[in-house]
Amino acid sequence: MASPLLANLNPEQLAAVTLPHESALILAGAGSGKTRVLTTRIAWLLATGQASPLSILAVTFTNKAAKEMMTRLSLMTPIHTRGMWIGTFHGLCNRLLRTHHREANLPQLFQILDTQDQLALIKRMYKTHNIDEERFPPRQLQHFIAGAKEEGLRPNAVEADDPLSRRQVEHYALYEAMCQREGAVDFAELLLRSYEMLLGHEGLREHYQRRFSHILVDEFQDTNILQYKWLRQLTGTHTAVFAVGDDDQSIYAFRGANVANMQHFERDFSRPEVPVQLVKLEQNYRSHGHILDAANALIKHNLTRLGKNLWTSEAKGEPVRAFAAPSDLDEAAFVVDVVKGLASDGVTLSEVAVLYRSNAQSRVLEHALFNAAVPYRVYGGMRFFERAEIKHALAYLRLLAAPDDDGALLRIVNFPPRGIGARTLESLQDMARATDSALWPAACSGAAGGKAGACLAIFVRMIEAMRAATAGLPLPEAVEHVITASGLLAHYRNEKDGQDRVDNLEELVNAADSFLREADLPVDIPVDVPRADPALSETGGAAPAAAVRDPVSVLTAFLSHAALEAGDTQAAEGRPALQLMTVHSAKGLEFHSVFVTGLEEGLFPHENSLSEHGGVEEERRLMYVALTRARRRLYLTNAQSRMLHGQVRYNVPSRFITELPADLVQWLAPKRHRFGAAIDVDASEWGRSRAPLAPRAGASSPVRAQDGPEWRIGQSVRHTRFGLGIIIDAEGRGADARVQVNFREAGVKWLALEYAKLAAA
DNA sequence: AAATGTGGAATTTTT
DNA sequence: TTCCACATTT
Repeated sequence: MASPLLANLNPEQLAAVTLPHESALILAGAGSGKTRVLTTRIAWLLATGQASPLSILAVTFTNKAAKEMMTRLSLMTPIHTRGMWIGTFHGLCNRLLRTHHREANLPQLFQILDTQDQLALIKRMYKTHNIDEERFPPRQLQHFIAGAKEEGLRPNAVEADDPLSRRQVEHYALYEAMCQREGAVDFAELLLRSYEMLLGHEGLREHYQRRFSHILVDEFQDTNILQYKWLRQLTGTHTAVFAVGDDDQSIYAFRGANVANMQHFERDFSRPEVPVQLVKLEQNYRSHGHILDAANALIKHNLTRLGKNLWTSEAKGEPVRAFAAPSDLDEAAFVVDVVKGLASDGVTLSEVAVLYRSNAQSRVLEHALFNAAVPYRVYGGMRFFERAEIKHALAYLRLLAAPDDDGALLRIVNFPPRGIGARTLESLQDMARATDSALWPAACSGAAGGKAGACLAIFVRMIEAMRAATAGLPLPEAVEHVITASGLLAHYRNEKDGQDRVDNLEELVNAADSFLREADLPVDIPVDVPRADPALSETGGAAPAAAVRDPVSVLTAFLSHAALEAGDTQAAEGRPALQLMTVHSAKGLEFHSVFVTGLEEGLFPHENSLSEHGGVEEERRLMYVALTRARRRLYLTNAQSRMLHGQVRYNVPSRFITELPADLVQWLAPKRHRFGAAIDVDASEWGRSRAPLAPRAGASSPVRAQDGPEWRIGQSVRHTRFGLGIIIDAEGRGADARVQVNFREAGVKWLALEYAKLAAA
């Protein structure tokens, strides 16, 4: 059909979009129009009448990706995107479990534990069971549980050969029991529960298999074993799974992502006579040629690949530029200078990104940018719904919605402080244990005497007053009431640095308001229930509206929303700002210019990765992701010395620089004048140079000539003829002692300490 | 119950 | 170095 939908697609994209009703694996390279193909595929299925909105399920990893898909889709098709299941794995599982909570053996108003809540629950469990936090660090158990669940394993299925694992499995079982008792579901449990529910309920499974004739998966290389099994459960005999991914961008193995899913896909999703189709998208629409050449050359060093080579019809463009800074401070100064140059060339700051391997590296960069008055934005850190004050407010709301929520009660029973100390809590917990009840009923019983009992009674009265006052109130007003009546607002107003927290609490009211307005897409509200099973009779059109009107459902939906979508790190500010982030968080983004900093052995590739299975290859993929973020300009920097954990470390340049073809890389030499003094510096002032020599790793012990002063690698020195430089290597002792100095002007030289007149600089 | 001190760890992250 | 969690003090 002559649809504008398909206009401007290249042959491979077109092939992918218009594939017949069969499962397919789309190998989509960086910048190859992956999201476009995914959304166009859906629009095409709808436009050609091959699918109705109800028969489409599209799943992503992040809310951002789901939203983008939704937005782009509604621009492409006149058909209402409502009724389509587009969301994150967790969001869709939440929807399934709310709808079929009985089959899943969950209360309808089950609460979702985020990572913090989960850890708190584990600690609480340790207390009640007298488990030693020293011997079994709570975080370790958390990791253990998440790992097991991500492989689809319940405690009885986990293999435990050593005593430690056996204990962990026991703790895992205790944890499960506690979650079940409290109606709490952690992130991995959302997946596992809905997987098991589909597995155990044939009618339900068949219903959804019949319903979803098309399942589309984004970032398939990031799926874990459980997500893969989940997809298989939903795949019936006439379900076509359209999986889009790039094995070269698989950088999340550490959180369970299993690239092997891509290899197994063909085997597991082929049907007799209906093999899985494979389409490669290799044309890149993002980067200039040199950048792409560098990325291709780098990733060729990986041996375990499905095989793919990006190409572009764009010009070769500028060379990749590299700069070896003497120190992390100099590296930051370089970035500042070049960024200023780019800005004066008219590049918007928000189109420039500075990437690093680990968050700790942002500090030095931020410092330099701050002093140079370059506006910047750092990604990562605390998200809105993770902040303590927000969690406190939500805990009050949780307690209103579910009085038996011990976690919520413990969080706020004495916050703001109201005289309920550890002793009071101890007796409260004893009372609860004695009557086998939750903490709230125990507190209500008034059994505690004395001052403790009085304080508890005041707390109980306050919560009950709150519950009465908020009953029937619209969500935003209920939130407003709670933050005031709880004393949270007053508490933070009295705190000297509390203004931000007050602002956040007020923002929570807005968040509730926009949630109400935007949640017309009934994400958490039961909409469709299979007709097949009489126990799950179709609720019809009236039920969702009723569900929406039920304040407890709305509140639960809001709380789920808070857990599943933690919100932004910080509000986007008005003026354009330089983007600072880890390479991981840059995945999926693109910029005019990109700096990849800290390219040093030990940092990138990270030293911890060297001992991990396939660790270096994953680091290399990470570098590949970093390189392919750049459209026009790419700068690679390393520092010969760097302050790390309070100690100066001397690192050799990353192998990832060396692995790039030398003719693609232009090395820049330090500028010929003082750092930071120039105002309007042009990037071109950084001259060419040959590849710098690197200091030998680990050779940092001091050297000295006979009776002379002591010198160290990394030290700045001045020579009467050669000027300023940095000691990058040393050998010999006494009369034979020599140091290698990288001079700013004169290049790298070996000097005998006996004769050279070196002075500290 | 708040305030101050101390020890230990310090990739990467979404849900 | 710096941040955090936890312990001790006041």
